[in-house]
Amino acid sequence: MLNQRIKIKALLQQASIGTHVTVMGWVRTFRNNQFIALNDGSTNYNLQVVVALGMLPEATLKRITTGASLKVQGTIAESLGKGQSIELLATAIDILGDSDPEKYPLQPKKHSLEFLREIAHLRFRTNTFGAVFRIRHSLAFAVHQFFNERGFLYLHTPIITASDAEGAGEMFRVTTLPFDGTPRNEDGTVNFKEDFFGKSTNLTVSGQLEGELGAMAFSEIYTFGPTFRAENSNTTRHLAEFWMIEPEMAFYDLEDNMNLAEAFIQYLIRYVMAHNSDDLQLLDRRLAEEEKQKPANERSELGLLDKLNFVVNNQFERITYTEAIQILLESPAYKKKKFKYEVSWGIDMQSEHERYLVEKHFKKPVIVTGYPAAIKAFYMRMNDVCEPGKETVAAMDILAPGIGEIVGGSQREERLDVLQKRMEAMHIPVEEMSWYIDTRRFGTVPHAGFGLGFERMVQFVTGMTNIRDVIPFARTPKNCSF
RNA sequence: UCCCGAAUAGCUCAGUUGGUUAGAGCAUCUGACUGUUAAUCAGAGGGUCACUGGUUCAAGUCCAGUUUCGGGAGCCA
Repeated sequence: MLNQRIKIKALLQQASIGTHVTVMGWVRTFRNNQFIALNDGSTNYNLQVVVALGMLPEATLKRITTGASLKVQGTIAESLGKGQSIELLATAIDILGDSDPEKYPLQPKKHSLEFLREIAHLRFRTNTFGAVFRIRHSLAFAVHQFFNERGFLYLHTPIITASDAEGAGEMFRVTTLPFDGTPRNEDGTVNFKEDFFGKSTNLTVSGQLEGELGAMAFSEIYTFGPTFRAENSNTTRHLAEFWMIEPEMAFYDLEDNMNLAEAFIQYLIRYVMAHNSDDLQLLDRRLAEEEKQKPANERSELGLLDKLNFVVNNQFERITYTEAIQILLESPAYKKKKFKYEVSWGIDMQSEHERYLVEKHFKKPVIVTGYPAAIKAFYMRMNDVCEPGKETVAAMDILAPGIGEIVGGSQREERLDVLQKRMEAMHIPVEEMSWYIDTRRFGTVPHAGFGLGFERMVQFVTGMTNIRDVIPFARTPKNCSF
């Protein structure tokens, strides 16, 4: 049995001087043939292992290299050095796995994030990515805890779907049909009756529609699973495979929806601040270093920890789309013609507009509601009181500094006739969607929900600027390594 | 997909108006030292200058195309 060891996090927190312990981990660096910095991933702090002179044969000493894995037994002692309060005086060291220093790519020095992306299978062993993925774990755990505390049911919506009705982007096809000799109909189109499911199928782009079905029985549900978009997006905030959280609540209106989303985001941040303060501090320092490299006018005003504290302690700004357009039209940026894209009521706001509202005008997260119906999805509830020609829907987007849209949601259209009219107008295949429309036929209720991009949330909390650095193995156009 | 930029040693980068044998720091190896904190000191090895083609007496350097990467835009979460 191997697992009699103490993890380094626990050791640093609670072990007392003189105790004999066993630790296991990976060598970060070996200084002076005497001091091993050992890390086991439980914390970003290393344990300093002291090797007494002459304790190990020369040949064994040479095998203690960066990346090698060790089992160390020893006695905890007060450290004579300055960098740590306690250290482990080794009495026995076993090398579990060698790491050829000529070939091991990680060195005890700074590496660029771009380089580490190419060795994503090893980057977990760095301080930065150790912190990022410990925080990612905490966020995922906090998601479940938040909803569980509120009586939400975790619903597993399908990954493979036959509906392409939502129009949330290009989809990945799922098929077992051969590339050569694809079965054809008489008119030359592909005969999907021969395919595995007997119809055309894809990977899901959203669990929302199925989520609504669950909410119509359990009152409050949430989904948390992988989502796939085959968009050719090459940006710092898009992935082809990402994780999304989609709560769906019966008997909620738009305001209830906003209150939940805001409480949710603040809860997640508070959880990480309470459970990962070491990791956050490391990332805070990392970001501060990075900011120093930038020209003064591009630097952000708040550090990472300041920003998180601010978001937790202040209410999000809530404005309507119409007010947002008004603010943009009255802004100095607009008057000086700084915007590349036109501003007028009815536009789908561009990144530059959203960034102005969030980063320049309000300097905090902003919830925008009441978007024009023409630019939003069919399932969003038509607002009852609208100026003619300016029909709006009960939609809400939460815009976060540096990230842009982090949440998109709405109150859903629960009125059967209104929904059907909207679907027809937007050329949604009503017959194929009869299972969805059934919820409005049998005991329909007002309900609402939203989607939160999990990676964007991890980006926001960790301050990582590229989304590829907050998911273990990123899937992006032309890249599916590991 | 569009715009801009980049690709030189394991990593980070320099390389002048095109001109002899392409450099530095770190890493690695050898030796020294031994309470170090990205240890230090001395020495050594290490290159298809992304790929393909072109211009030229001569290309890491200029031109074209391709690939990949980075930043921005669109789409969105």
